[in-house]
Amino acid sequence: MTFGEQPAYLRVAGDLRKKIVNGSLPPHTRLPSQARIREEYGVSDTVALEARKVLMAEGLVEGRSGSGTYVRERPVPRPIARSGYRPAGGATPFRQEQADGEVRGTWESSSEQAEASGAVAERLDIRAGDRVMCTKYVFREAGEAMMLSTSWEPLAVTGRTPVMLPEEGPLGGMGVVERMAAIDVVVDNVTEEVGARPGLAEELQALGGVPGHVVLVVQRTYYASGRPVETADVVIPADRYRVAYHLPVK
Amino acid sequence: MTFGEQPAYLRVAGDLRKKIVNGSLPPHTRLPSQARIREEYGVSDTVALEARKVLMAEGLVEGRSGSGTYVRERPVPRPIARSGYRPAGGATPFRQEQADGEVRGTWESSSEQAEASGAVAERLDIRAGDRVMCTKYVFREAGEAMMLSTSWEPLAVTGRTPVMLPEEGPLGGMGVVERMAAIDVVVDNVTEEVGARPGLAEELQALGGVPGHVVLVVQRTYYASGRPVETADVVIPADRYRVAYHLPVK
DNA sequence: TCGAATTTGTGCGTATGTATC
DNA sequence: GGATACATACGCACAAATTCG
Repeated sequence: MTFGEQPAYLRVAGDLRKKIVNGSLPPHTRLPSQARIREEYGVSDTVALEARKVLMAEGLVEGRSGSGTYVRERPVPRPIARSGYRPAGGATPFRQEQADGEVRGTWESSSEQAEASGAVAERLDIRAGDRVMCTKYVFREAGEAMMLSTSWEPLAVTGRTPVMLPEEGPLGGMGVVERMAAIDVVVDNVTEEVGARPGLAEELQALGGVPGHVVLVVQRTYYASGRPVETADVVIPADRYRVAYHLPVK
Repeated sequence: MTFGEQPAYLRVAGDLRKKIVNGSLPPHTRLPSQARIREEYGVSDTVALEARKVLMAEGLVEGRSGSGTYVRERPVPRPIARSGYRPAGGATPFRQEQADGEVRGTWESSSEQAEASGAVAERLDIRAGDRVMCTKYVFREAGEAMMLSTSWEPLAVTGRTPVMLPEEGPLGGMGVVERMAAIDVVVDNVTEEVGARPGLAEELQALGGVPGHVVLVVQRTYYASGRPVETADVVIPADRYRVAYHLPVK
């Protein structure tokens, strides 16, 4: 069926895309079902399916099983404030947000001991294989996952103290800075390195995204007197959020 | 074939991904052909194809028609320091880097007057259509483009002053802070919002990337006494660089 | 230089499971 | 319950690019 131009599924996807961006198919409307696409464009089931997949990978539409394929709202990515640490009310990234009065969030977490991998060991300035407490978080906003985080703390710092488990005890969920303060470790510095890459299927499934979507990855490390005491990888869907810093000059 | 767990194509993709990240399938090696995947995992052609597509969308592998599917090289992205402003020696992002003794860079630029678009006007807190000086930069490291930047300055601030053109006159190329200081505008704050998206074909051509690569976009705005005096979009290839911040806590 | 084999990319038809309406 | 629609899966076919003898 081709005579020198682009594949059929790209042609169909392109036509539907045009209707979406020019407003002829506004957000929340259903686009033609696979069967109707097949008829309207005179293509096979596979082509119709593949065309829908292209638009889904671009984040323009979202398939709801049993219901239809719907045009997504294209949110302007919202900034997530990360300008250092704010003492008021706690210190997880979420608590920062809540202090801004902009986000109402919840989170789940699970911790387990592990041995530091080479990369983590380097970031924590310990030896690979040293014991660390590894905690995985899922942060939700209005019930929707918006951020994944994996943190590592050297057990050489927190081991055999009340704050060994980040989310348990009286200081559970209070954030790194307070928890460390409780064991007389004064956190005074933090570095954040922001990168980006295509999200892994596993991550995007948790974040409600689609394979191929871009995620921001923040590698954050807290320091006390020059020694790293916690490091974390924060994974954020880039189509919905930006990472915002506010810095003084000079 | 399913009995309650994840789809077959994700299982296959997951297994191949594991072999890639743990080094059992190092960069530049070919992964099993579709036919071999079909045999080895006991799945159909469709599943093998779909699994390869997942890995391609994740940027882990790249398909070469007629040849095979190859594991991509994943360079460790290097940090670009952006921790506020450092007075020593100048103030373009590059000069910051040079102060660190890590990068030797050159840059080109071209300026022209323009009318502020709605988005730029909002960032500069002016009216859409107001005159601005728009300057485009290409930063190179060792001759290779590593960063694109487009900056906007309200002519209401710099117009009819010696620093109207960022890269000319005695303060040419000296950076926003010094140039503004020369006309008694004291820059005291900066916000940076880091986002990410697939690079545009035009950008990736300038940066020497391939279509589909991810770029980081930093929206930076300088403020003087609460008034925006410059804003810029900085585009950075995410496979080669990260954006690094260093912040005090408390 | 030629040609055969391999491999990816695209496309078709169909079947089944499952969620939604 | 029945109809609709998406998601996954199987098997097949062919074109274009590449590889290799």
